[in-house]
Amino acid sequence: MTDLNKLLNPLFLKDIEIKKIIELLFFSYRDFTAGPDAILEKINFGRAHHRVIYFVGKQKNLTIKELLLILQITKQSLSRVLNQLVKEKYIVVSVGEDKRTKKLTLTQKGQDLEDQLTMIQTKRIKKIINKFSEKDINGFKKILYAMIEQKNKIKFDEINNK
Amino acid sequence: MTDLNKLLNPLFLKDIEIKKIIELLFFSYRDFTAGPDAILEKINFGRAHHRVIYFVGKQKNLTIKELLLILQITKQSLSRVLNQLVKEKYIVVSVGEDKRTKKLTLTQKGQDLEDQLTMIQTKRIKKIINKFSEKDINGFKKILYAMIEQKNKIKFDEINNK
DNA sequence: TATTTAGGTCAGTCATATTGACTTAATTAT
DNA sequence: ATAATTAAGTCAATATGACTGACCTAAATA
Repeated sequence: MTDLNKLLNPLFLKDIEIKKIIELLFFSYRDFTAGPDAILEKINFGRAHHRVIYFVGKQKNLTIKELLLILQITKQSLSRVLNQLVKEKYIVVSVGEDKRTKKLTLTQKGQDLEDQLTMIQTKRIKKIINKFSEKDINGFKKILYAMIEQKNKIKFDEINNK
Repeated sequence: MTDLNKLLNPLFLKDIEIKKIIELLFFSYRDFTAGPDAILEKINFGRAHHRVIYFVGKQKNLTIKELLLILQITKQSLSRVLNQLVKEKYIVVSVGEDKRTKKLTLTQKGQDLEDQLTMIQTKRIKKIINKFSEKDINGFKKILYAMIEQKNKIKFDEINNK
């Protein structure tokens, strides 16, 4: 296919538009995650710690299994991160009603860090989103949701009590 | 602040909505990047290789420096990935007009892989996006673009000839 | 009682990224 | 013409986040 034909072909133009979306996702997600990194670095934590703190903060009495299902990592991967968070008193572990399970809860220290980290992203998103109409925001959210795999949509709905 | 007060406070409700957006970004981006991984794994490449192939494919005669500016990684990090891609003949390197610089180009093998990887994401996004109205898609793209840091917006515009 | 489930652990490996120090060759500025 | 800057590369050490595989314990369930 020649360059001219490419430009005249409506399907090709669509591909260019899709490629732009791929890049938009790449650049925007990178900048979205960049925020909390500075704070995390100071206390020798990484993004994995942030994610654990985030979901433990979100769901009271989250079990290890539930957390693994959300994060979709192995328990060996979670182990190191979680142990650090427990050792440094950001998270406390208690035994569940089913005594095989463990319940994870943020300490005040953990909650403070969670607030601090999430606030950076919240502030940033708020600032951006307030510039747009309800319709734009709706399109944004609807399409993001549609981009989630079915099984993970269920997970998302679950943790948002839908 | 009590739970009841939280629910009655319009600012708090907004924070819940923002948190949902944070999660939407997390889940959707994860599923968005998951696609090409299976193919990459078979040939012992990772996401970093995909990114290099993507941007080298996008911009003819890209230099090392330009690539580093887009990817925002160190040259030591790029080095390993790029050397593998050159050694396995996905990318060819030639000397630029400024003889200090090097120009990167995809070989046919590289182009084939790029097509294959990008097609997975393109197909997926197309399938999703076709279900939505122009207005929704517009909101989606506008807000994603707004989420990019100013300096990276310039980068995005540059590689999209704006 | 046997099986499954939740959680943990030890060991080894890989991919991606970092910082720091240093080199070479080419271009540009003084 | 010399000095400074730039583009690219390299060596070494380190961190982080992830993986597989094998194995264990204790509790709940079939």
